[in-house]
Amino acid sequence: MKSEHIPKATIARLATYIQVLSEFKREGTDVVSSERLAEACSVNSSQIRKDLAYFGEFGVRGVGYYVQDLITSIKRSLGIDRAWNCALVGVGNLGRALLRHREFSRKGFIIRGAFDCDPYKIGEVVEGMEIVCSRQLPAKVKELGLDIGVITTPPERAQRAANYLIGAGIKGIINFAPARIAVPKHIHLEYVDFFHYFYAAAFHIRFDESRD
Amino acid sequence: MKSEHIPKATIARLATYIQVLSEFKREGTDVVSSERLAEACSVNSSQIRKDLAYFGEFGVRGVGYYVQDLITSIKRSLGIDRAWNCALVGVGNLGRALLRHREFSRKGFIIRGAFDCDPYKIGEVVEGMEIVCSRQLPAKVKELGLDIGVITTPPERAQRAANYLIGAGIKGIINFAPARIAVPKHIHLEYVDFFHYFYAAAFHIRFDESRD
DNA sequence: CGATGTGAATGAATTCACAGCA
DNA sequence: TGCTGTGAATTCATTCACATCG
Repeated sequence: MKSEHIPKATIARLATYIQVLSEFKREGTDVVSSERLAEACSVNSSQIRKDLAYFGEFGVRGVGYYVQDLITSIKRSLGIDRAWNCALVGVGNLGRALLRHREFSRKGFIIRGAFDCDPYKIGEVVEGMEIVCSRQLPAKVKELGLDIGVITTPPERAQRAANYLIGAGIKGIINFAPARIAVPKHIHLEYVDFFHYFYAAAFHIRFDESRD
Repeated sequence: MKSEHIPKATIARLATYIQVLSEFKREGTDVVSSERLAEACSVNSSQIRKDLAYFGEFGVRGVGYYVQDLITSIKRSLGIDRAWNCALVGVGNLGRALLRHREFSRKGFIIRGAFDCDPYKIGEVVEGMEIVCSRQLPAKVKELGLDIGVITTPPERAQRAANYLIGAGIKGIINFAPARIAVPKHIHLEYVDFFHYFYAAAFHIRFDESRD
């Protein structure tokens, strides 16, 4: 199959598959069928087979998938069989929490630079990293080979942070600030807003209640 | 129109609409067309009209939408025209960051209880809130009228946290822990994993690079 | 007139059902 | 035999196009 266009939802599910497969691996399970994996991920089994088919043939007919091999294959498919160097812009509450979050480097996203334009913060050391003025982004992106910019500024400064990152030659931006930003279309942009999940929960809970 | 079933994607977009409309409001814009709103949200204008039509008729033909009225209508549609009381379970790095995050109460999600089963943490005060043993959840859920449970434990303790919350009579769960959990189907469950966004960025960046 | 609200048309994603292979 | 891989069928979401109404 090996298609050109891959649904956005497929990418999201592949991340879940890795999570669940890692769990299987820890439990000592070597082989898993799409049926069993599907159940653990709460999806349809042919959904899994189709998602994987976009990238290649990873299973063995009549047997299933070898857990470790499948993890490796999915990681390669997603492009996380390597490290990605990240710049974090905006060292407030959320920024600090991300800097402290051990999971980032464990998953291959290494935060190599922390930037802020607040003179009171510049020079401060967080998690062994010195906070640097955002104006130094162009130099640092080149020096450290930074790939992805992570915006954790207040909303009103998100666009400026994006501009710095884009000017510095970053390839992708993950925006945690609650603001829409404009970027040229060769820059990949992702919005992260976990309030979406709270809204969805609130909506469904109230909806369920109103049906009684 | 006022339909029964509402697409998941619609809920997610409504959250974006609120964000952008609030921005318009701050700028002093009173009336907005679906065309203009669509541009700011990077979606199609009929998408917006259809999303809104699921909940009612909020616009004025030939004019557009009154910004403040539309914010109010969407909030009511989503069920966030009221406060939601939340219990946070697992006071680690991420849990603390959420407790400190001012935006929660501002958006109507009030964290009223912080729970952990680590005896070293119990009794500690974070952001004016005393950390309480998770075993006290049933009492506290009733006492404080808690609606939504927020799980920020390590993955291996997520299911136990969920069990406590479910037993205590919570209505919905938002799981930040990188683990799948099982809940009865009357409990609304949302998974939050911001690594999904990093994976998606990595995938697309590498994909774009390989096309040159 | 001008922008909404909405059926109808299109497009995308998911699921079914089974051929094909270890 | 049993489970993968995949075209076909179905379901779901988005966009179009225009009737409708302030």
